[in-house]
Amino acid sequence: MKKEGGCQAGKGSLERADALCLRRGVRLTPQRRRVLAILCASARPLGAYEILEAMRDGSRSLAPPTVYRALDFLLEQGLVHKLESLHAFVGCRHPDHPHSGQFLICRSCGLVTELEDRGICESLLSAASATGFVPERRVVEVLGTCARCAEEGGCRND
Amino acid sequence: MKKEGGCQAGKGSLERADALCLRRGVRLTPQRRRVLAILCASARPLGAYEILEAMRDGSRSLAPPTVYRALDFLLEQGLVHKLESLHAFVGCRHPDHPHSGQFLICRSCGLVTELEDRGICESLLSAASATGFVPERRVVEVLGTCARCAEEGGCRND
DNA sequence: GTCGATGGCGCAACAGTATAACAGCAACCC
DNA sequence: GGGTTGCTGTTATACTGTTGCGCCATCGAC
Repeated sequence: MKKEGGCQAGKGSLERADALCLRRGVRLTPQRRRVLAILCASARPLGAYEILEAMRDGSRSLAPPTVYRALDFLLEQGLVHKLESLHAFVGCRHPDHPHSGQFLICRSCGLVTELEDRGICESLLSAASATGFVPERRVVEVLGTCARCAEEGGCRND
Repeated sequence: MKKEGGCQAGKGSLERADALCLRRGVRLTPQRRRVLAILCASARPLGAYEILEAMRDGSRSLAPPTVYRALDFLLEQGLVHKLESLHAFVGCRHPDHPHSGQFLICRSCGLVTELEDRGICESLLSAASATGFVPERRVVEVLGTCARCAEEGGCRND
């Protein structure tokens, strides 16, 4: 459980989030910012209760609703994503434009890669609209083995 | 909570499941068959505890592990799917060939449509393999409004 | 037949995830 | 000042899923 710099989001994530919320007229309060900071600093997705634990750092006792409310806000603003298959959250890699990404989730090392593949979006939307369905939220998660782990794990070429 | 014939799976679902398990040399025990029957008879996805409730029908008292074990089996055999975004399960519409479908989930009426769109699969797989990722399980769920509800709800064309 | 191995199931307890409901408080508008 | 709104703290609880143990039926070996 290393604690070093975030892989998910760059250094300026928080500052960009500040600017973005300012522009939108919504409030990135200290609690919300804290949750975002924890997520951005993590190399892997975190569960709500892990975030809670991280927020308790010093001594303050916090309860789940605090974290969930902050997450709700951040999800609404597109600053974080929820990984349904993991019950966990990650900082968004490019929050500047609203989107619902696709996620490659390595079961071996926990690494999550966020994609924004136009082909996937289009085939998904066209398949949906072919049935008259009106999409609102898309959940696309692929569980498997990342390149590095697949390599280390023994060069599976099958 | 109507109980009439299943929309998700046709009439012969159970019989096909019997044959399939026989062929594979695995046992579709009464409990497992019961869970499958309940799912197939439901017009909408059911949570594990809803299935549990349905199984208690008469008087027998059952515990969660019973249902979860049956579901594990059915999932392994591809006879049911889990909808991660709903924490719920549906009978598979075409269990004869293994696959991981895509799901259109209506937030208004609960209807779930299972797709098997080649385009989506291919764009997903090609995007994954472009990064060297080795996919094992795919979760593709689109939440929104089904054609009927969209129509009734007031012809939203936006 | 009976012995051990296996797999399915019943049962109790518990772990993990998420929400409801209510209270306090600060900021803002009038 | 007084009402309103939005954010947070707190307690309790609901919902989802798992662990661990023990029983019993089945099946093959002997």
